[in-house]
Amino acid sequence: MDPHRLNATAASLLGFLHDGPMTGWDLVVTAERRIGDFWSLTQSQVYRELAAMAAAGLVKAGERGPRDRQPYIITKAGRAAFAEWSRQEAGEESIRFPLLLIVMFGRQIPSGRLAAVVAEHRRRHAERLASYEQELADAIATAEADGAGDLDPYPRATLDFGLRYERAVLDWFDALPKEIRGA
Amino acid sequence: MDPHRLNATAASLLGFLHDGPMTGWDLVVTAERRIGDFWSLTQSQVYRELAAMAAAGLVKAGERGPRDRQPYIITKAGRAAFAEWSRQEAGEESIRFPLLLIVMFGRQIPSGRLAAVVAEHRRRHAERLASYEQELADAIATAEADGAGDLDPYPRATLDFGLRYERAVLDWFDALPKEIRGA
DNA sequence: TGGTACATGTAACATGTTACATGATTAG
DNA sequence: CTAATCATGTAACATGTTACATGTACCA
Repeated sequence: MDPHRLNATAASLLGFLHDGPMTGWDLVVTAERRIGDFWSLTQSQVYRELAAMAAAGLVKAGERGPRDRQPYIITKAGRAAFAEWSRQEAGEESIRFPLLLIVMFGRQIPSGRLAAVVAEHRRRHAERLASYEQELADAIATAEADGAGDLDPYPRATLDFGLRYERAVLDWFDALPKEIRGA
Repeated sequence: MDPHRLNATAASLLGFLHDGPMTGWDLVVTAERRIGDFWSLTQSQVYRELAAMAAAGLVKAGERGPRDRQPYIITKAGRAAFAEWSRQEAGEESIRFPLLLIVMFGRQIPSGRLAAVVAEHRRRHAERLASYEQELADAIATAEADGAGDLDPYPRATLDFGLRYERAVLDWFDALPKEIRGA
């Protein structure tokens, strides 16, 4: 209908719906699990986008199930819109990293405070790296148990990004000068 | 006045205003140069935040200069608000990386298309890494010419982050399997 | 039978984006 | 003189966040 370009959030929902009908709730949970590390979205947005996409004919509501579950099914127009989105040049990533602001304005910040914030963030990143490593180990174990040869390369690639990113961030923390990390 | 927590964008403007009065225009240009790589903001936002902060007493308007330049001066309340912001736990970074969405939904995307998008993004990141390396070289050259010993550690640290990030991203591109990078 | 997870949605607001309107000053 | 850059701002809209309201089904 409208040649209205999809936003990445809506496109992701359509991406998931390629694998079969899902409810808003399913989509929230799935998105959090599968793309949450590099594309955040909230429950509110999911319902809003679904309503908008239903109005635009990109998805259609299926029959209500138990607990008033409302499944949505991707339509032909929805597949076309997704294909069109993937054809458009994907935009640059945007990183919004409040810690780097704190570091940049470090001269304005009491040095103990700066060091504490940095240490706290380093801890969180170490934790995140560990959880990615666990995730990879689990995926490998599952694939072996299933007798499947290799991991699905697509999620594997995004996980690999996360691993490399977190390792780079930790290396950065460890190379910070003492003005920033503390004595 | 209001114990209204500053957002990171407003806080950044106050951060810059610590070094002296600046106009909206100055702030747009300065922010783009100094924090643009990890915190984007637009000209519209800058004027909006300045107006809001002026109303809240965090900055005050100075006398208009040539070309109707309107400088803003940080107030005592503004410094307090900035300090308060830096005291609050800084939030997690958010990365929103459309390319990773494309990769995640790779199975839904024609493989030539996927490979082309990936190649284009790799090119951009290589370019960005080169520009960071140039920036570092320039900063070192300038510091030497000025007879200054070391670089300012704060912007140096943020630049270092950029360098490490871009190197990690390039390594990731180069490690992608052929399903994604193309044959 | 009571708490937890499931499930849908709305409302209000904050933030970010894009496009436009207007004009002054400067450099070539 | 004229094009580019400087400079301020508004309007409209898109997207993202937070809080709330309502109720269902499962399981211990």
